[in-house]
Parts: sequence; C-alpha cells; structure tokens
Amino acid sequence: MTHPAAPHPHPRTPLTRDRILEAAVGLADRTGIEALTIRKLATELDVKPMTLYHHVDGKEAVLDGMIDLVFSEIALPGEDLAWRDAVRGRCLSTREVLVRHPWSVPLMESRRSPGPATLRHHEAMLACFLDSGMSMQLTAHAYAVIDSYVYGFAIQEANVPVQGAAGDEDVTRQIAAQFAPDQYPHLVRFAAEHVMRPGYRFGDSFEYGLDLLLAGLEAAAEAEPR
Amino acid sequence: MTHPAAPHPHPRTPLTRDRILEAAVGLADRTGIEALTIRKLATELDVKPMTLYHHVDGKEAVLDGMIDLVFSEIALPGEDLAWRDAVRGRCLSTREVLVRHPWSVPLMESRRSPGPATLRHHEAMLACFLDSGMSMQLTAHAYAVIDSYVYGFAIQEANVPVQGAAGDEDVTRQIAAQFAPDQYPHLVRFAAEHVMRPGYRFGDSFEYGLDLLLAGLEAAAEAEPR
DNA sequence: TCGTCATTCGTACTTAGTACGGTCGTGCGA
DNA sequence: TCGCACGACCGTACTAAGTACGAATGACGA
Repeated sequence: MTHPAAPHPHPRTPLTRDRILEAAVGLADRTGIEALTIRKLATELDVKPMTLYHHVDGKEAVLDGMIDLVFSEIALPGEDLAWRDAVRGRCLSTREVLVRHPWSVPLMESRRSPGPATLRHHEAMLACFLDSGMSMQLTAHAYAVIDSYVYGFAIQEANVPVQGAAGDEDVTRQIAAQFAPDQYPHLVRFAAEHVMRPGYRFGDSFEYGLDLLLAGLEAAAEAEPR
Repeated sequence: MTHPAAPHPHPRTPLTRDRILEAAVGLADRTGIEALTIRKLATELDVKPMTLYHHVDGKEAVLDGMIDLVFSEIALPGEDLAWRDAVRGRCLSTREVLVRHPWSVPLMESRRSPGPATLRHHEAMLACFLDSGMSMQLTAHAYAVIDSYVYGFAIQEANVPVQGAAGDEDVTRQIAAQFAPDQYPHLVRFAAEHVMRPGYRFGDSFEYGLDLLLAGLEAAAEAEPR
C-alpha cells in the first residue's frame, strides 16, 4: 500500500465527458488530429478503450465535443462596443485560438451538430450586426463574408509549417527544388525576394484583410436606408 | 464478352496513375471523401487492392494527386485582362470547382506536396499581381487575403447540406429544435425571417465579399507610389 | 447482509492500409 | 523457335483502429 489514503485499487478520479474532451484536445494539440485514436486517448487517461464509451457516444461525438471546447475559448464579441470593434475583436480572438488548435479548422466546418458554445457565438455575432441596425440581407452577407475570411485564413495559416520565416522557407525551397525554377519565375522571385526574407510573416496579412472587409461592410451599412 | 477484340482473360484497359486518380475523384464526388478507401477504389476499377500500389505510392499519394486534379479544373486567370478581372474570374472558377468537389476543400490546404497544376496556379496569380505593378508587400497581402476568402467560403458552402433553401432550413430547424429558442433570439429571428425564406442562397454572398476585397485591394494598389 | 447499479474492463469482430511473395502473360535475345 | 526475365496483377496476411457484447468489480441503499 503506497498511500494510506488509497484503500481501494480504484483510486482514480472518475472519468467524465469533460475530462475526456480536455484530454482529447490536448492530445490533438500535441500529436495532431490524425494521431488521435480512441485507444491513445484511453491510454492518456489511464483507462481501457471501451471505458470511454460510457461517457461519450463514439469518436464522432468526441470530435463534436472538441470543436465546441475550442469554440468556448474564443472571446465573444464585446457587447458594449460598436459592431465593427466587437466583430474585429472576436475575429482576432478566433484566429489566436485556431492557431493554438490548428487541427480544429478543417474539422470545425465539417461537423454537423453545433454545441452550445458554438451556438452562443452565432447568436452574439448576429446580435452585433442586427442590433446595429443592419438589414437582414447585409447581416447575412457580413457574417458569411467575415467568417469565410477568418476560417480561410486560419486554414492556410495552420499549414504554414512554423509561425515564422523558417517554415515558409522550407516549403518554398521544397517547391523550388522540385521543379524547374524558370518554369515558375514569379513564384521563385516572390519567394526569394519576399517570403524568404527575415521578418516576413504570413500572419501579418490577417489584420490587413480583415480591416479591408470591415471597412467595406461599414460603408455598406452606412449607405443603407434607415 | 463485350469486345470481339478481347481474346485473353485480361482484356482490361491497363491501369494508370491517371485512371486511378480520375476514379478516385469520381468516387469521392459520389460517396464522400471518408468513404474513399483503397479497397472501394480497387473495386471501382475492377482490380484488387494491392494492384493500385504498382501505380501510386499509397493512399496519401492518391489524395495528393486528387487535389492536383481538382486544381487543374480551375481556370487560370486570363492573361489579357486587368488584374482585377483576371483574379475575379479565377476566383469564380475556383468556387465553382470546389462546389463540384466539396470534399477537396479541407484536404486542399492540408496537403504538403503541391502538384504541377497547383504550382501553375500560384505562378499565374502572382504574375497577375506583380505584373500590374503591385509591390511584393501588397501582392503578399492580396494573395493571402483573396485565397483565404475563397477557400473559407468554399469550406462553409461545402457544409450547407444542399445548395438551396431546403438544406439551410434543415440545419436551422435542427438547431432551433435542439435548444430553447429564447436563448438564441437573434439566431432564431435570423433563421425564420431570412435564411428559411424562399430565395435565400448562402452562395449569393460570395461575389459580394469578393468584390469588397477586390475594391479594397485596387484602392490600395492605386495609392501605392510608382 | 444482500441485491442493484454504475463503472470499468476483456475479448473479439469488422473495416482499412499495406507488406510480401507468387503467378501469369508479353516481349526480347540466342 | 525457344526460353527466360520482367512487369502487371493478385492472394494472403499482418497491423491499427473503432466498437459491440457481456463479465467483473466496487459503492451504496434497503
């Protein structure tokens, strides 16, 4: 007996759906989503595979839960701000979270059952637009356009190997090495003279494009009849 | 015996990498990417699973090839057009192709070895921007921003069950039914008064946002010093 | 004390990717 | 013409992974 306070052979913290999902997100962060198997997850939790099935409905449900957990990390748009600032803040937060959980981006849009955190987000975003007086039509455009941009950026960023110049350099070198450089002159020049330069970061384009969209939407909102 | 010119018990068209990739894309279009297995693909081609391995390097290589095949369906930006029109055309074509192959969007960005069609696209897009006189800096922003938007839109569109009002209605109803409607008032109102209305199509927002971005980028390009 | 129930686990079935070695028809050199 | 080497194709089987089924085990209330 190692611990006097451990009289039983089952001193484990009881498994819960939440503990499973947290472990799953952590495992995906560390080893990638394709390495996330029920068996590994069980090992991580010091439990046998089938035990998980008493708390979650199967792997699909685990994935759904993971996505909702990621969503819950994203800051909701501030309620006391002008819509543009509120939406801007949420988008910055979204990108930050998605960089932290790169595996979640492709999953996010392919899940079919949104969890509560996900729904709360949609609600808050729509409130931003609609309460500012935007028409339904413009709201629909604004929401679709902004989320497209944010997810699209995140999905691209998730695949730039590292967050800095080093990673980009790798990819570029690989491309350049694989094919005749004179077949892709602009590509090669762009890589050599811009992407591979120290200080270049793909992520720097995020705010640029976001502000482009927000400015355009704001102009459209102001032009709407009241 | 369908052909009189088939004297041997092996009248099959010889398997090639291209035939495999075409069949794979077709199968993915019809049954979804998660149902695309080496075994099903082999059955489709009237061949045993291991035969495929004499023409492709494994499932990953099949996926890489499929993506490049999809890319090859996208129209390159017209060379004789102003950059804005050329890029616009390519984006419309991209969306059209991605709607036809919805499974490709999440894959597209997670593949690590771009094929020739993919490279040709990057080359042509960069040429549009750079040859119009844009700076490297602005080109980088423009390309990142536009592709983010296009891919992001496609990934969202791929998950709207059907292309019309019916599908959206399903999703919305499911959401609304699953939770207390008064917890998500804007969401419910937005769904009822806009999304579920006949004539609403998510895809209508695509050109709206694209033109927003293009206008912003054009203004930025004109403001650049020559 | 005993029965009930929730939790956990052992076993095993199924699907999928793919390594290994065999078979068979085709074409080339002697 | 003969034989042989080679390449395309297949049979078998191993491994990894999701998960159905029922047994074991321990806590807790009657």
